[in-house]
Amino acid sequence: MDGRNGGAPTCDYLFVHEDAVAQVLSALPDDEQLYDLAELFRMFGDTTRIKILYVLFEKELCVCDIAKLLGISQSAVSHQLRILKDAKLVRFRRDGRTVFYALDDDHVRSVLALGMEHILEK
Amino acid sequence: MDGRNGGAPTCDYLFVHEDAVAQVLSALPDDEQLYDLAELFRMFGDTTRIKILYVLFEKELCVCDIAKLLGISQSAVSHQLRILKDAKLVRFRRDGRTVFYALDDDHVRSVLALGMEHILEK
DNA sequence: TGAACATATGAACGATTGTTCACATGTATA
DNA sequence: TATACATGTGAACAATCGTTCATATGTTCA
Repeated sequence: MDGRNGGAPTCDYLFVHEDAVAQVLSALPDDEQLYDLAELFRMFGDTTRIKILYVLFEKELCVCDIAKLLGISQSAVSHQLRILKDAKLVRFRRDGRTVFYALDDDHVRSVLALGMEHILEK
Repeated sequence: MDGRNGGAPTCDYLFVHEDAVAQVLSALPDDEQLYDLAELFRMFGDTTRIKILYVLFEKELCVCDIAKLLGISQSAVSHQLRILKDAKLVRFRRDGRTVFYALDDDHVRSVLALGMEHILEK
């Protein structure tokens, strides 16, 4: 995935007009943004993480509660929370030995809702 | 990822109240929906597929044009288009030996836009 | 300080994924 | 029908991912 043509033959024409090509390419965000965008969606692309985000939909929960509610090991939950935290999708606060996690902003809720809307209509 | 606790020790309490647990669990979609939701987002979680969806944002394009515009091999594009087609995110029409692909509905555009909005604000 | 508890993390392993390569399929035209 | 061209696809391979296991970190309380 280095943006290079792998040597396979490609057709020797373009169907789209030259100005259409220019339009498409100018509207295309740069590679870094596209990478970040893919990375964002990759966060939602795992069942365990989706479940974690969903149980945090209403209120903050500690690691242990999440693990028990979902029937997943504490370690697995902790690993995934770290990934979600690095992606700034969840935030946490410490209270004694307990760490509470919550959704970082309403965008997360919007994305989940929009995705759910889509699969319910298909 | 079988929903079973891997045997790791979990805490022997719940911070949330019993009714809160019930509320969280009742609001949680069933496993099949959550799997479908994760699968949907997984489609957006790859740079190549994101790029393909983006160049289809404005107009339909043939496989060859997509490959040339993105500098990706025709085979790779074809493989990814099949995945996107199976996920009902793109549709196609045949015109002679050429096959034109287009976004299947406006949900795709909405999801892309919402995701982009999120990363631009972070 | 030491024991108990909640959480974090590194290493390892199996599973999944995306690409390439080679070739098959299907359509148009001479 | 033969050839050229656009697209589709199976196998193989490297890379990435998510879990488990064992253990480390950090906090509370006696």
